[in-house]
Amino acid sequence: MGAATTRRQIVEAADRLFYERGFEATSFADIAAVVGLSRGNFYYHFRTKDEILEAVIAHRLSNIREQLDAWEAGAETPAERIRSFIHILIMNETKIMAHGCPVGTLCSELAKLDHAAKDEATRLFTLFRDWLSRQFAALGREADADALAMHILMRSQGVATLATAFRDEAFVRREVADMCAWVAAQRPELFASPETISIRNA
Amino acid sequence: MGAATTRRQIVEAADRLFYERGFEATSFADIAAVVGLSRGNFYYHFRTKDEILEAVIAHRLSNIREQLDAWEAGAETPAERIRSFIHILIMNETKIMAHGCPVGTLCSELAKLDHAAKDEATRLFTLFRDWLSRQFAALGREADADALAMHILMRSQGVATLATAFRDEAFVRREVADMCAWVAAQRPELFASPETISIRNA
DNA sequence: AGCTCAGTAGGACGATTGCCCTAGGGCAAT
DNA sequence: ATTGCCCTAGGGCAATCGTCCTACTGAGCT
Repeated sequence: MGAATTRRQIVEAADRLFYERGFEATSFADIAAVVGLSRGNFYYHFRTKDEILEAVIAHRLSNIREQLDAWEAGAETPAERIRSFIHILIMNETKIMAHGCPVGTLCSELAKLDHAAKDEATRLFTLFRDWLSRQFAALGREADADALAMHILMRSQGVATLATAFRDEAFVRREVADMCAWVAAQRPELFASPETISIRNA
Repeated sequence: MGAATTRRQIVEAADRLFYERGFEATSFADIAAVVGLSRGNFYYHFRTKDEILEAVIAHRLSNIREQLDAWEAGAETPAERIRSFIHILIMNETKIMAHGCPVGTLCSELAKLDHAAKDEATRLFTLFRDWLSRQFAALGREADADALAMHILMRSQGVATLATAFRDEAFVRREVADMCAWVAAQRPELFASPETISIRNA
């Protein structure tokens, strides 16, 4: 068993635990127990907890990039791609109702801890933001693409937070449908001024 | 100095620290240091950390009730009252950009910890939810008042989360303005079927 | 066969965690 | 003056935290 394999197992276990329990509430011992390693051996692969966090964030960054590429390839139109994004709320519904959004909750926790890696965690959001922005631009909304991207991102975060608190599946479905309807209504020719940010449909 | 005074000081200090640093990351010693008590004395007032958490949640519940009553008294129309709610995002902008929404982040953290008090924390949301629902009903939207309340709640949570991650004041202002415009557009006569949940304006 | 060395196990470090006990100060009633 | 009690201080409990060190194993090279 190579060191790279063990390292990957550690990162994947830490990724899951940081998501399910939170960064602060997850200890070295917890991760080591999942992987089946002694705590001592652990130190050989990661010297500090922050080092694991960095590796986890890097791991998530590459996973997200993969996901975005898959959506890019799997959908014909920009609107369909945006809908792919929206539907993670349904695809991961059970997990989200239990532990929230992996990105949003991590950013919030690191912000509270004023952790050095908090800006790195925000890059997870930025990946989605820029990708969504490109989709809206492709939709013909170059002028306010970023604002529209932030709007969709904001909605998905709000839905995730309330889904965790209320565990209300009907609410999630309803808001997802509404977001999709909103996306479908975003057509450039319907809007006069680009600075109006357009939470409308016809 | 009575015990009730000390107790209140503890709860207020814990309230602030739980918000700023998170529940898990705040220790007995942290709270005691803020209040200026010895750790031993602390035990006289609260036997366990969970007891403090319960007291903090109860404290927040009554604060929120006060706030809602103030908005109820301070605004003439339901729409104005809803706008009062929306504007906490701007009133508390600095704090939210640093530590997120006190309600949302607490619920998320307790959900991850699978803490016994997580449902109690959700009641903080329920207070806003029911109050908003009443406002929408007063606006003439009895049929879908709760869905509209959840929608506004969801948006405020999404804005808070992204505000924390990106610390982008312009984004907050823009989304607040958009939420207010959305509220202004919610008039019953414009909508045919109550089951359509109406994220539209004319 | 002997050596190197990546990878592992296990223990131990000082600090801190939540939690608990006990001794005593200060004030009010007697 | 003495008693009784609310409140406090300080220490200390076992457990766990992140971190670190050393001894050992086993495969590969010489």
